[in-house]
Amino acid sequence: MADQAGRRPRLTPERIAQAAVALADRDGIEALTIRALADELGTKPMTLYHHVDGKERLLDLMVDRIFAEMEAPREDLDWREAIIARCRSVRAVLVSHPWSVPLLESRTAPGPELLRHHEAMLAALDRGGLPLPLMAHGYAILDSFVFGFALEEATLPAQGGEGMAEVAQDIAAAFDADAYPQLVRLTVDHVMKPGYSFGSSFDVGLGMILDGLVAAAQRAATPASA
Amino acid sequence: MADQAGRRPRLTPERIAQAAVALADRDGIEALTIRALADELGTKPMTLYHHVDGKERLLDLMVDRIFAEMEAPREDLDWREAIIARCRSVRAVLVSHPWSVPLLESRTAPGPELLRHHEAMLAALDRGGLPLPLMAHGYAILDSFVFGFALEEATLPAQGGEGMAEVAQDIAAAFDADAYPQLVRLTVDHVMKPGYSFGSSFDVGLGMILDGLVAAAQRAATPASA
DNA sequence: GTTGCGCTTCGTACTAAGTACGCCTAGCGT
DNA sequence: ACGCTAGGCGTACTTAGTACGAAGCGCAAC
Repeated sequence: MADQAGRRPRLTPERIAQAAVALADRDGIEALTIRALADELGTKPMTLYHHVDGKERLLDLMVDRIFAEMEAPREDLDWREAIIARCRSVRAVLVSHPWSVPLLESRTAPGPELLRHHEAMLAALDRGGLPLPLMAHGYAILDSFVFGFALEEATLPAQGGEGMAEVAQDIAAAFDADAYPQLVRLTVDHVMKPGYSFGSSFDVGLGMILDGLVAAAQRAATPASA
Repeated sequence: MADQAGRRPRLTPERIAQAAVALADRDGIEALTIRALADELGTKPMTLYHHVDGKERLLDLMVDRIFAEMEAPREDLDWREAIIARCRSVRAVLVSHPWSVPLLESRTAPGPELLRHHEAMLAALDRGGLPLPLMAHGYAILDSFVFGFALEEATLPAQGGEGMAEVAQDIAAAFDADAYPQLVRLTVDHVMKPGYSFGSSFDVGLGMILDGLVAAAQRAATPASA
């Protein structure tokens, strides 16, 4: 079949996962079909099955690839700075692959990248001097917040600015605006003002949680006093 | 066809959505097919299309049904108590319908129940005396945390106790345990101890965020001073 | 150099699931 | 009584995942 004479790009699971991520970025996750992916890679559907075990496995690989893009907390920074940088990185990655957010949950199999990530995160919390129970809490709380935030961002119809007004219009039209006074007030007097950005709440929340952890650690360190 | 003589249960979108939720609870979301749902309702696939516009719409309805189960903040409680109760309720609902968490994100169309919820939540924050910008932050941060937490809970292979040990075993076996000292320490010395529960971090995180909001409000109220 | 083995590659085709089309029936207002 | 409309459903088309087995190609031992 006059196939580019011998030079096979050698399909590998990684290469396939990479192409799948690119395809999802470009056309959306629902456009990611085995056939489309095969086309993209210049091969045929069934060929892919010799490298990945099925679509579920492929999704697992994609998820781990997403985790690989996230910058783990650096060891050369102050623990708090390291954690903030890491959380911002996580958010940025998730925002750049919005389709991945729902995926991250449905997959339970932790890949090596995820574990590496967990480890670095725990190490940073440890450097912060948090006792073990607080490390556990801190990690759970931080990640809940970070992923939850990214999730909301990915879902939001609009992030602010023009689109926002339209959405607000639609909602107000579809339902009785008078029934939702706070919602209206928030939208008109704050969200639709120039300069508003949903994303600005991210750093605020992050700061609150870190402050809370530090305070809790101090409280724990103090032997016993009201 | 000897059809129970005249007594039609009168299919409605609500009834269908309810049956769909029940089916997803029982057999998992992947078992929710139009055909299975029709069987469950004692009808045929195409009949459903006279009441819901397609599977996407059905999922929207299901999501709004989930929101309807969540207890909105009560007006007769102290604002902080009301918010805590509401957040716990949200978490409880999501945990009881774990399949719904990934769904909540992929659907962008806000249903009436969701709006009602937002409204009540904002009202509670308002009662707390938070200025508008802090209300916006507070809501974004709280919901990010609450949904993020539920999301992690829904994903977690095990919540603690027996299952945990197995999972840890698997991970340790699959990868090099020595490469993840913090992870090992956390698992062995904390997570696998009796009494550990991932869920306990929920109230802790909630408290930190609320404390942070109150502190920020106080700071905002103070004219200007370091 | 030839042959054989195994890793890829892929053509074919089956299955599951969403859903368009159009017929059929029952009830109801005129 | 009649036809109109809404709801129910049989049929069949389409998309997508994937099982099965044959065809192609490189390498190692003969």
